[in-house]
Amino acid sequence: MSSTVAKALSLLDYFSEAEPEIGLSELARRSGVDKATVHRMLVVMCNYGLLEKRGDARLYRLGAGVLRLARVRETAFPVTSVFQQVLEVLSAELGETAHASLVSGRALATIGVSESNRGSRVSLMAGEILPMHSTASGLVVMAFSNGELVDRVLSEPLAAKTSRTITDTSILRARLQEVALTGYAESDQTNEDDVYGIAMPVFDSDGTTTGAIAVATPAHRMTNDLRQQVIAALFREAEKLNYSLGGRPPAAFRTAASRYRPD
Amino acid sequence: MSSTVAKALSLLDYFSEAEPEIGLSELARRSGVDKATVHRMLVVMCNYGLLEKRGDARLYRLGAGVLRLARVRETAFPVTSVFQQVLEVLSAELGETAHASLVSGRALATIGVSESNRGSRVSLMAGEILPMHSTASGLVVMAFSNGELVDRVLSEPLAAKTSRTITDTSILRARLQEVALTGYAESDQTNEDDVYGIAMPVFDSDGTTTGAIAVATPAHRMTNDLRQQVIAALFREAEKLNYSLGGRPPAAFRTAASRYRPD
DNA sequence: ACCATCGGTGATAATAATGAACCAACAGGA
DNA sequence: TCCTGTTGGTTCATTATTATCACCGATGGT
Repeated sequence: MSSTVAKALSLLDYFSEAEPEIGLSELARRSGVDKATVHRMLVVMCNYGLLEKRGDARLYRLGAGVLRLARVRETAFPVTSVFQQVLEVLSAELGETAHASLVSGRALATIGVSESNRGSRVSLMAGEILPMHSTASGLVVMAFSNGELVDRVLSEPLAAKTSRTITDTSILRARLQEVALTGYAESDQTNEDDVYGIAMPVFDSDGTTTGAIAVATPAHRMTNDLRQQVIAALFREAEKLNYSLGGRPPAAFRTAASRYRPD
Repeated sequence: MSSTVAKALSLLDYFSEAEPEIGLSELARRSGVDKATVHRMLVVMCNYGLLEKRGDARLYRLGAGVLRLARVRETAFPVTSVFQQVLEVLSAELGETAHASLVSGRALATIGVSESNRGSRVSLMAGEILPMHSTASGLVVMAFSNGELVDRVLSEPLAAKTSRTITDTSILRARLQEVALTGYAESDQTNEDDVYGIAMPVFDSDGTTTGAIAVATPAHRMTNDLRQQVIAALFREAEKLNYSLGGRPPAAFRTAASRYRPD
């Protein structure tokens, strides 16, 4: 945790769509690391293209290296385009915002968003980091992961993102049991006020949970009819995703899916 | 150079389209770093999502974090899609492979490729790292950069990629002078045998050189007619790129361009 | 002119990285 | 079966790297 590379890499997470350029002092203040230390790390990361400083201003931003790395990964294991298609189908059919995230360390990395075209809709930023414990996607990913990931997540204090966030580990473990039985997870304003999310897991070829697709609606709009509609659509699209990505859902999920919609 | 974060980040560059998954020992062998050290760094980078190990095998690969970071950068500063359009215009018009690279540390990161549809063509891998001293793109980027970048590149020994690669720093500095006058750079098999490249710089809003677009042909096919055709197309597309990306070419490049095609 | 803050630097004290040896597991071959 | 050479991963004493504080010049607002 206190390794230097960890500190250096954690700096990357402060760059977001909302704040794509940050200065040295600001970065030092947020990370709680000394200015001189941050500076040394920034220089190194600039040398490797992960960051770059705009010649003009003295601000740092994500560099061309991340574009290159993403391209390498995407050409070797193409996923984002496949996810994006599914998301657009979901948002078009349901009229609500759909998004996809992949397991990235001990959190989720949002790699795709398709917003609904309604005036009132859930809007989330591309590239956002989602916590595991307070989102439907996180719950469903943990529920179908080996205990190792769950332990890692629960070993740290769970931030109360809203007044409804589950911060008690034993209660959360019970929730995970339920989720594992149903095959999907729901989040009623546990990550953000007025946002209701429903998520379904996506798997790798060896049964590992790689991420999740989810539909998010304004909380007041989530009726039971819409719930059923969303869940059915998610089951259908998750199966398509697993098929086209070569994912093999584990037995636990298959039985949950068959329980929901018996053939 | 011997900082730990530098060593950790350098591990990322061993992952390529051709070899997207690498094991611990292999990575240690190539980087020349001790196995234990590499392992610690890999674990940290997995925790931050830059890497991930496939649950099945015990191989490491680029993680979902790089997809997220690329998305953050791309939504804040969209460039790849703009470049890609230009590349497709170039390859369609000229019938040869076009590619774009951005300055990434002390090298170039290829962020876009559009191959020609001819049977014989130059084929390069997306996400490839191009050296500064042996490619046309590198030459033109250095020629229009402040001396700082050039010094950094020339401070290290210049690898002889082919028998024609310029490895002498003073000769190369002279070449940069020439390139700065013409506004474009040519590379006759200095990076790869049988590949002839012509490159043109792309600039930032403050006149900094951000990267280059280039056309690569089999060396034997490069006639003087084709040369002129390529250069004219590159001048035109580079101007379009600078316009749509808000780039402001420095005076040196503007005079070079006007010298080539006086109004 | 002033004060605050910016990005950046350097020397010393303290921490974290290093690397050889070691382990268990697996694969292939004799 | 036994041997051998891999693999991924771990341990721990030594040591070299890193963090820290104070400082600097520049910038910008009052």
